[in-house]
Amino acid sequence: MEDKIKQEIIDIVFAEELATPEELETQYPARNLSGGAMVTRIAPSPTGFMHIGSLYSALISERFAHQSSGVFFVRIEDTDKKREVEGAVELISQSLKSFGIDYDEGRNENDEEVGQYGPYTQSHRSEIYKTFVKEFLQRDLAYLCFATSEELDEMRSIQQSQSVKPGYYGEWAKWRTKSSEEVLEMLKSGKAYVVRFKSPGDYAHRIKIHDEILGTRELPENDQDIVIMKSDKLPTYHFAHLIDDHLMRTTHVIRGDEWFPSLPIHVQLFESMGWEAPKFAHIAPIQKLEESSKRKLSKRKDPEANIAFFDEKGYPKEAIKEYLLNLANSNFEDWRKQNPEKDYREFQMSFEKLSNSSGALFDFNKLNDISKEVVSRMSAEEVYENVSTWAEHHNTEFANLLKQHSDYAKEIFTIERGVGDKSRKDIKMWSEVQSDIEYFFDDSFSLTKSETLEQLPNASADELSDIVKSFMESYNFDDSKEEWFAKVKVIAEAHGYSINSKEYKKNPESFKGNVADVAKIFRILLCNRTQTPDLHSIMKVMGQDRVFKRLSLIV
RNA sequence: GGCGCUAUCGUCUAACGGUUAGGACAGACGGUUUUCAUCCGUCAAAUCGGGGUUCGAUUCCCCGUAGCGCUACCA
Repeated sequence: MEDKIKQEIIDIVFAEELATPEELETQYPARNLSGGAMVTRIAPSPTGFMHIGSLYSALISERFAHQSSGVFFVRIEDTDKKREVEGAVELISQSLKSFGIDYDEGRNENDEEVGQYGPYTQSHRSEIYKTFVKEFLQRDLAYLCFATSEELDEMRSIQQSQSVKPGYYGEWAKWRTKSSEEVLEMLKSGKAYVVRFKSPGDYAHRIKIHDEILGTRELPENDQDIVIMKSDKLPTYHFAHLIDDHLMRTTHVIRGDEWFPSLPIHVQLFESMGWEAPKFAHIAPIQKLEESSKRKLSKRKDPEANIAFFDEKGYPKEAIKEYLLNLANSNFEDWRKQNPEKDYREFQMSFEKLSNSSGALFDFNKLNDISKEVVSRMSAEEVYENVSTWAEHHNTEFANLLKQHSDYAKEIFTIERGVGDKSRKDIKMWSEVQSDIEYFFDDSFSLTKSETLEQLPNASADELSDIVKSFMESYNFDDSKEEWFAKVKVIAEAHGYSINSKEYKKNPESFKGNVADVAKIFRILLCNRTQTPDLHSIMKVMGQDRVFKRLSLIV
C-alpha cells in the first residue's frame, strides 16, 4: 500500500516519458582514453562577464587535460535562471578562443554543440536530471519537501537562537518523515515543492577526503538533506555536478576552493549512487589588496577582474597566460628562462606545484614584466599583426595608418628586435604602441624651428645648422652603424663636443658638450623627442628622403 | 556562532627537521650605451605570536591571532 502511494507520487512528479538511468549509461559510455589521460572541464555560469579567475581555471584545466592526451570540455551552468544574461554563452566561447584555450567539447563560437557527451548546457539537460531525480526517489534516496521559504527562514532563526547548526537535517527535516499520504495530498493540491536528498550522514562522523592540491583532509560527514531539484524542476549545483561529471566521465574536477567545504556533500552523492567520484583539485582565487585586507577580485570594484580590461589595454594574450601559468606553478618562470623559445604548452604543469596558499594577489608589476618579455620574443611581423588586430577593435584611426603603411610599420618594429637578450623590452601592451611610433609617420609628426631651438638651448641656430649640414654632406644611407657613428663623432669633435664620455664626465667644462648632445639634435629634428631607439636604425627605416626633409628644418 | 582553508621579503614563491632562509618582480644605487629600452653588478627587504616534541623547528604538534571561504530552492 505504502509503496503504491510512493509510486503514485513519483508518477505525478514525473508524468513524462523519461530515459532510464541504464539507457543514459549506455548513451554516455566510459571514455576510451589511454592510461593517464585526464578529462577536465570548466563550468562557467553565463553571467555576461568573463572573470580572470575563470580564465585561470580554464587554462589550468586545459593544460592538465591536453598534456595528458585527455579531454577538456566546457559546460555551461545556467540552472540559475535569475542570473542569466543574453549573449553570455557566446562571450565565454569567444574569450576562450581568443586566448587560444582550445576545448574539445562544448558549445563553440558558432553556437554549435561539439562532442558526444552533450548537451553541454545544463538547461538543455533537464530530462537527464529528471531521470536521476526520479531514480533517487525510486531508490528512496530522496523525498519531496513542501517547506516554504518562510518556514525555512523561521527554522533557521530558531536554530540560530538555540545556537544549533542551521540547516535541513535530522529532526529539522520535517518532510523526510512525513507519511506518503500527506505528501500525495500536498502534491495533488498543487503546492510547490523541492526534492531533497535523504542524507545518510552523521555530522559527528569525520570522513577523510583527498584533494589533489590539499592532500588528505578530515571533514565532518554531511548530514544536510540538500535540495537536489528546485521547484522549477532544475537541479541545484550539487546535483548537476554529480550527474554531469559522472555522465561526461570527468576524471578531475578543478575548481575554485570555495567548493571545498561542500566536498562532503559531493562525495556522499557519488557514494549514494555507487559511482566513482572524480578526483578533486581546489584552487585558490586570485585576490586583490584593498586597504591592507585581501579579497577576491571583484566583478564590481575591480576592472581587472574582467578579461575585457586586458583586451582594451592590449596585453598580449600570451603574456596573460604566462602570468597565470606562473601563478599556478611558480616554477614556470624558471622553465621559461631555460626555454625561451618553447611554446608554453611544453611546460609540464603539476598538482604538487599548484600552490595551496590562500590566494595570490594580482600583481601588475609581474604581468608587465612578463608581457615585455613576451613581446620582445615576437618577430616584427608578429608585433605588426598583434598591434593591427588590437587597433582594429580599439583604435581604428591607428589601424588605418598601420594598414596604409604596412611595410613601413613592419620596418619600424624591426628596430632593436630579434637581437636575443638585448632586444628592446619596452612594449607591454598594444595600446602604448601608437604614441611610441607615431613620429615615424609624417601625418602625425610636426615640429617647428622655434620648437627645435627651445629644446636645444645650448646651441645657436647657426651652430645647429652647421652641424646638421655637415652631417647631411657626409651621410651615406648604406653606412653601417659603426661608420655612421664615426661620422657623427667627427662632426661632434669639430664643433667642440667630447667624443669620449669618460673624459667628458671628468672635465665637462672643457667641452661644448658630449657627443650625446649632438645625437640629441638629430633626435629632436627627426623624432621631436629626447628618448628614442637607436638613431642609425631610425634613419635607415625612415629613409634618406624623410630624414633629409626633417633635418632641413634647421638648415 | 559552527565548520574549513591559509600564514616566509612590498608582491609571487623556494628551502629530505641541519642553508649566511634562495630566486623572480617591484624599489634604491652603480656600470655599459648616441638618449631611451636593454644588458651587467651591488644594496635593502621575510619565517604572525606563544607553547611544546627534538641535540637542532620556516618545516612536526597544540593554543592563540589574522585573512579568506562555506554555512541558499546562487553557483
